[in-house]
Amino acid sequence: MSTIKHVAALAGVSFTTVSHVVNRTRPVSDNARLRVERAIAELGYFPSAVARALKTRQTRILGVIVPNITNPFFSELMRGIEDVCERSHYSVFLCNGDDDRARQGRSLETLLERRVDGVLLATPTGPAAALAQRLHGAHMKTVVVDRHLPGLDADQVRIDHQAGARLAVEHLLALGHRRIACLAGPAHFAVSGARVSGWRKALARAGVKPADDWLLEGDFRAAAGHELTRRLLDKGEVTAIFASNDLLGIGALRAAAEQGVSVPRSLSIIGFDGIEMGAFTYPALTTVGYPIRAIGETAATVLIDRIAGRRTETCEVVVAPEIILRESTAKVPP
Amino acid sequence: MSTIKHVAALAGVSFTTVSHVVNRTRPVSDNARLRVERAIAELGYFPSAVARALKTRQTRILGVIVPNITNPFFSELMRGIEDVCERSHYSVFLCNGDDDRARQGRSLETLLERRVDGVLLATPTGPAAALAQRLHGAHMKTVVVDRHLPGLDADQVRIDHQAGARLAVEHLLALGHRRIACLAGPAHFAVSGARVSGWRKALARAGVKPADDWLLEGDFRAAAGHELTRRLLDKGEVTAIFASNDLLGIGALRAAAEQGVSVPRSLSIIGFDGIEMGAFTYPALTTVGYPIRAIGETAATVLIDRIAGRRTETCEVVVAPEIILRESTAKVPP
DNA sequence: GCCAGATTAGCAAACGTTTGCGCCAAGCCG
DNA sequence: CGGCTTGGCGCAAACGTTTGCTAATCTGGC
Repeated sequence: MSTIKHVAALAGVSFTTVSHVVNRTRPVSDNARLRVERAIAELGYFPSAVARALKTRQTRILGVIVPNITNPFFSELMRGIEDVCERSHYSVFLCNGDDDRARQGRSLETLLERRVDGVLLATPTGPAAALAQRLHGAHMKTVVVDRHLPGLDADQVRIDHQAGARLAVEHLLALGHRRIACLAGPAHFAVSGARVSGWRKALARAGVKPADDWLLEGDFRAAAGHELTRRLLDKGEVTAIFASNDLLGIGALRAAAEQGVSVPRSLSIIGFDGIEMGAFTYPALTTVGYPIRAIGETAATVLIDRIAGRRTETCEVVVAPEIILRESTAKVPP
Repeated sequence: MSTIKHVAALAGVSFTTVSHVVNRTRPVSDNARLRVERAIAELGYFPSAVARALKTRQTRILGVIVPNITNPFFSELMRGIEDVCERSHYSVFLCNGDDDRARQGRSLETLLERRVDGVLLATPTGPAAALAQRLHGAHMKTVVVDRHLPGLDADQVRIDHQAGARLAVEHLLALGHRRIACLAGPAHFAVSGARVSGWRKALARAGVKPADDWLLEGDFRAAAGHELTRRLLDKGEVTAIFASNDLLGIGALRAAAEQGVSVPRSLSIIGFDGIEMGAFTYPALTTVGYPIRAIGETAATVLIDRIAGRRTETCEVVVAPEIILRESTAKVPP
């Protein structure tokens, strides 16, 4: 692998000059520039980002910690992040934290060792607050994504889960439903709680008191939606289901179909997230959606701006979700 | 951010000694070790991976180029890759190549500049061969994932797309189907071709000559499966569909449902990939599946072994897919 | 009490860049 | 013609590590 010195030797100039033509950082005579450029081409020289990083004390790398890239939410988020990084000449380290305290800790240490310029923390589960504190302690620029960490002095970008859930339930209420179940995510996810409490609030405001067994908890996967809905339909009390993410909703759709319950005629189902797949189930899943990729883009932009010092006070972006009307909800059966 | 010298000063030893206790690379007296460890803890010192990389000439970073992390195939693959990297103390740069020649080229240059130790090239589209050549030219350790690049002197890990497609079509043939359509992926994807040719071969072997309009081309997304199947059903010639990925299959399922065509009673549909969602459509999608995450793990392992010099001759791993029997296929209607 | 060998640890030169400082030649003005 | 500016470029010191070489001290055997 050739270095700046090889280029300098071949071009017959000092390596200072090579550096300056590479970075356009001070004027160089046409003659010298030309010789340098020729030498670079001939040797296939690429400046070493690691040496550069050592000298300039910035790596132009962002670290991203997500629980699991396999989850469409996070891969979409990641896509948004990577897009703006690519445009801004940043690279990204991907770390799957896996809802595992130890693994998240290791990821964080790796990112610290590697001297990334900033971290996007998108882990909605338990230890997030502790991670954020450690990052803060290490003076690492951080933006917290899709998680509300109140006491923390860091930029945050997230959606308003509670408002979204309220929106969903209000949609069902407007259709005349009263007995509305809620399929919740794992209790240790912060967003689960917010969505459940949106459901609760909307019901309360409408004067509906939910029975205890209208609230069922699973993980955020289709299998859970399927299993929970099966149990729910056996009792046959409710006329509508608020699934607190689309995968749960799709599982619910399947359970209803299996049991011959017609959606939306005798059961309405609404999801949350707005993943693409929801448009291709039959019936297509009505849901509460928000622009995940755009959130990733915003988060990355905020972080990069902060790194560049273009941003002084901490910011808090909250994006509002909206109803995506499809086929799985209808007026309550008479 | 504190450096090895700060630690040395605080511990009252030379920074050589600090380096040796950090790396356990030569014996250090208990006394000195203790003082160093205390100093490290007190300062919150993390050795700089960038300085280390500069000195040792290896970064312990792998670059991964995929077209689009949003595609469940690639996020699953990425997950496998990241898992083994984490275990082996490697970090990964994620690059979305986006089926865009220019962007892939930029990604590659970035990876070269950053002096990654190796590259996993998982871009199934056109310029892959050119990229692979450039990597080879730069003496970069490379493994090509899910793509057959014949003339190339690089490790390759992939599935046997053609055999999988044959398997799918043979399954349909065994159920008595003869008029079997194929929903193909984009022509410029190498894997599309392989799958189509598996379909063709299986039919030929059974003595079936496909009509021209049994082969429909789209992209690999649900919307295409939906649209293509709608057109297909309007003509009403075929009794079965081989969808060359699961998203196409799910789109097909939806189109059939919309038009009141009962699956599998009057139409059989089989997919390809084995994504989880296929189990939750109604009917659930029979498909040809393979262990994507394991492929990612294998590819990363091969690359890391090669970097470590534990591997001399180039290897070619081909994994065989198998039928995942669900509900969307049945005997041909009489 | 002395020397050989072992143990412990420091010095300094890399690694490949960026960048402040300063030198030289040429051009300009009076 | 001399002094001053200015354009063009090189020198060398960092940046934070790893590591070969070497020096100092200790231990034990005679």
